[in-house]
Amino acid sequence: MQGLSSRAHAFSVEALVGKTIKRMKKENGKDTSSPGDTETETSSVRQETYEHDDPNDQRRKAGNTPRRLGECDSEPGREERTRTGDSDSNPGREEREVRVELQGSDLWTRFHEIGTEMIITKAGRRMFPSLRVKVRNLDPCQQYYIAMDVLPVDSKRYRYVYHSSQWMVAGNTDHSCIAPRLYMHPDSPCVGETWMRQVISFDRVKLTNNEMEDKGHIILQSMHKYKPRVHVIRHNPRLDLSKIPSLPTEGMASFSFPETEFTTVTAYQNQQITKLKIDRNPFAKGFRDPGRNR
Amino acid sequence: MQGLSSRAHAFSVEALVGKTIKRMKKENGKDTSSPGDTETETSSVRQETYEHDDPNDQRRKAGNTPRRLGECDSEPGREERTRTGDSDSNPGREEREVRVELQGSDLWTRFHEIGTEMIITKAGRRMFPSLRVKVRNLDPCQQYYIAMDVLPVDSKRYRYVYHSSQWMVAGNTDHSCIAPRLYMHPDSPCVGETWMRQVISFDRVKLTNNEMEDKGHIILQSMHKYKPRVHVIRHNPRLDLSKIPSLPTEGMASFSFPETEFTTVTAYQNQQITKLKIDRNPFAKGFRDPGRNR
DNA sequence: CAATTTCCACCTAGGTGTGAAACT
DNA sequence: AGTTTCACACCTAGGTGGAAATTG
Repeated sequence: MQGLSSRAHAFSVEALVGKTIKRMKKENGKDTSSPGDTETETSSVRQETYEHDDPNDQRRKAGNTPRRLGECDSEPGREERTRTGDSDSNPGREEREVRVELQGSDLWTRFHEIGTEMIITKAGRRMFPSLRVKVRNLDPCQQYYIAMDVLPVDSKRYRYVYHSSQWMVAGNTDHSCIAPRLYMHPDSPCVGETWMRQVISFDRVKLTNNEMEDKGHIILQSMHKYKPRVHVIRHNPRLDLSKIPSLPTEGMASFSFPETEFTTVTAYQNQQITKLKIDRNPFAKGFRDPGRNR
Repeated sequence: MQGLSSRAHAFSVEALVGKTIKRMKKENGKDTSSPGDTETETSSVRQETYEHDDPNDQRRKAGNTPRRLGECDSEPGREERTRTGDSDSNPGREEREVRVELQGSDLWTRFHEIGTEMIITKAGRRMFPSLRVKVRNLDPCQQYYIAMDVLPVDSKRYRYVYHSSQWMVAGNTDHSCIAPRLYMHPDSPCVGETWMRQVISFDRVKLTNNEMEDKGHIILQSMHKYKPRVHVIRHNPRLDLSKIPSLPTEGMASFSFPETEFTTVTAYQNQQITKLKIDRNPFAKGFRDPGRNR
């Protein structure tokens, strides 16, 4: 059996389709699992649809939104949703809305009850907990980008008062003109079927206070309140994303979860937060006190 | 400055185009750098074009190929190339051929001169050196998949004879019907501009002797000779790769490099190989003898 | 006997909070 | 005084070849 030419090689076409590529990515980069954070409770979804979300008509939408971004929704397990117009949908059609469920919402809620703090550093610091979601009702064959960003909750600077264990407003802040950075999930773009089959984890995203950061980390100001947001963006092959001046106004849906709100710090303020982080983040195991429980 | 709605968020569209996505991937997964292997010497390219490479006409192509896969080309720095027909190219057109350069060819050559061995294990073992290439002459705006696989060089089983420090043929092998697995580069698909700007590294690929392996590792037989191969596959949006029975016969080019040939082992046979691996692979630093030089 | 498997010490690589020092 | 930075010990996660045990 000599002279095996390249033609003798029967390609595995499966290896070319999305699911296998992404399976390999998962294997390579562990993109879909968050270590030590295996809780499975989810937030349910509430839908608010806007048939056409004109970027120039900001007030209309804000006025229509019962839960405007920037207001804290204290009802845990509920998702805030913003959906842009879908060009090929119409009122008579039975197309189901894209749904996004927060994974590990119970852990998020435990932090939220205390007052979640996230450390930001010059080099960039991961979030803990990390943002992990499941997506439903995508078109299995359609390609999507999935991304996240972090929005300011208000324009206040905060200060932690130790003796009362409370965060107090310490002044106003101009958020200046720093456009929030978008963190594209590394599996993007990918077909809906693949996105829906896995937990989509943003555990690699890093937060920084360095405005000159150039590695794609999310830039935030310390001592401010923020809330992460997830975007599901339908890929339009006719539309080259690199050639348009702003994000598409069609085929895009955005989601956020009240219990994921946090305050940025450069050092933890509330010791209960420190304890919970040490308890739950496997990388902080070295600080766990064996003589402590729960 | 209250009531910052989601519309106040000016998206960074750059974050949606390929270059930024892949930059993030690089940052996250370190896909494009191989630790401790920073040599920059490259192999040059020789082109052999086939206007239509019919998968059923195996002999024609083999007959036309001066350097058929399976024959060892002892000229270092030369690349073997197989290019399938390109539907929208014609003889009068000035379209330049895709070129692929091997990175770190000097290190590969040092191993090759001794007789490269690669360990394979049940769980999967990385290659060292890893396959790293640069690609030229892609269409900057066109999307491509880039993948690798590993082809048997012949159908012989080999045995290492210690007293003569040589590999000897020990028998024939039926390579049976195990279709070679394709390892898709985790950045795929991606536009040509991005592929060309970076070193494309396959350092995450793993070799295994476990035929039941299910995590996408490349399955090989021990004590056999193989040569890795790189594929550049032009993405055709009209053609859904998941819906066709075999790889496209158009818009695909394959490349291999003689100095990357290796013999699979479950334990190193030639001690010179062991020494060179320990010397050059940072993960084997623990075995370096400080009292040794060169 | 040759080949393979398994466990291991020793690395790389990088994610934690700490506590002292520096900054403002 | 409040906030930020830095080096550090201590982790997770996983890639090395060695050596002994196991396989056929």
